[in-house]
Amino acid sequence: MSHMVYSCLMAVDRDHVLRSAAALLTRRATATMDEVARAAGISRATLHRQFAGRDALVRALESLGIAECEAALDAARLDEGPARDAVHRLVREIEPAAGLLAFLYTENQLFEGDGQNTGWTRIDDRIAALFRRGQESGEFRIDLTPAWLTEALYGLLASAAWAVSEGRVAAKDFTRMTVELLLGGALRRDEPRRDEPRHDEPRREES
Amino acid sequence: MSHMVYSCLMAVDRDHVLRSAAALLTRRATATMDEVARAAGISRATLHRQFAGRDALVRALESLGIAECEAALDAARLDEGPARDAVHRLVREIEPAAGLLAFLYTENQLFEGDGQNTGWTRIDDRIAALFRRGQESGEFRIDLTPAWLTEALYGLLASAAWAVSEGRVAAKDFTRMTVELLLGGALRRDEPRRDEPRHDEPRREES
DNA sequence: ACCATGTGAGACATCTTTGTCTCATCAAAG
DNA sequence: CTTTGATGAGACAAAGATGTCTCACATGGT
Repeated sequence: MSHMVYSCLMAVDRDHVLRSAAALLTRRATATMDEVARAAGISRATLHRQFAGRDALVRALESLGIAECEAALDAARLDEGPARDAVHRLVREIEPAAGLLAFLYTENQLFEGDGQNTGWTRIDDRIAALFRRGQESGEFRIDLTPAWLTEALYGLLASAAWAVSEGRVAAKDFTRMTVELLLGGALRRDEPRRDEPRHDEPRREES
Repeated sequence: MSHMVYSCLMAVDRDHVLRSAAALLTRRATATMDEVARAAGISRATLHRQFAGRDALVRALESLGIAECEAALDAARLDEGPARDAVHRLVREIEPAAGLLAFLYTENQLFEGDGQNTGWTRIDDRIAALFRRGQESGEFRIDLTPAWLTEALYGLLASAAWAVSEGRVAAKDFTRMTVELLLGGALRRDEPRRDEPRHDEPRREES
């Protein structure tokens, strides 16, 4: 009967170790297995018992990132409502995983092998499809390709995660900053009149 | 005297080695000194004669990146004309260095030491000042902080460099894609012709 | 022809990280 | 209490990267 307890504890520990490793490797991508172990509060031996090696750890992190991305994509219901709202939901859902994404995004080593590649392309396709839907519905401009918008979303997520971790941006502004820049850009949308208290919200014409 | 020829050739070789190293390390940040040497067409011994070690090489790359950034900032004349045009000039000037920037951006190892830090903060300040100027002139929206706009510019440059190197975006579209997204965002700016009434755009009174 | 200098090739020791091992300890289930 | 199993600590060798060295070769100036 200890098997149930065993596997349960293992799963919890495994997840905790993965989270800790993600948090550490996001900051220092070259961290040692020993550092990863200490960051997770376990010994290097136990770390090795759960993940055969550094390669397996990174692969597991990649799987975790893919799973969280897909979960965020599902939770965001990209097919419902206006595309811009779907983008907003997507960024909000994916925010907790942004740090991990940023790490995996720079771990170009993964793209040499072919293993997990299909997982990412599936995610890419779903996001690109969202942008394409927005273009076809007339919400998004058509002179920026869905592939570029997808790439830009990744870049902005990574930048935002980095900026938050560095304290340059408040954590509570993560979603708003990312979505507003991705969708609206830096330019003001109304005529540069006086310094009217223009805020981020698209207001109805208040003549 | 041979001294002139000597120093001249050394400088040329040094620059060539740095460019090659930047191009390689952009793709694989963990490349070996031996790989760097082969990529530059020289032997590991010669590489080590020019750069005392990997640390010195990365430091030199950081100096090169700072120098190219500052050169781009100067060439872009950020103080002249509309801020949006200045942003366009900046991206165009900085494009050749985007790959190197992307590498240095992820080399968080550099930020642990304090050495070159002032160089980057100077660059950050100049770019942030540009965005602030655009906000004060009414061109840019004020609900996105200059610090975040600066960070987003870095992220988009890195994303664009990566997307180009992966073939997902045409190299000739680099500047346009980056600037258009950073300034204009993904949303359409004109009023909705067909389709149902828009809910997203802050439109001017559609007569 | 002679020498100087940069270069490539390779040997070598060193250091770090990794992967595997053993052993003592501790907690929980029986 | 006993037993089972996970854990931590540490030793150990293997692998890889780095830094340093020597030596042979080529080039270019004297």
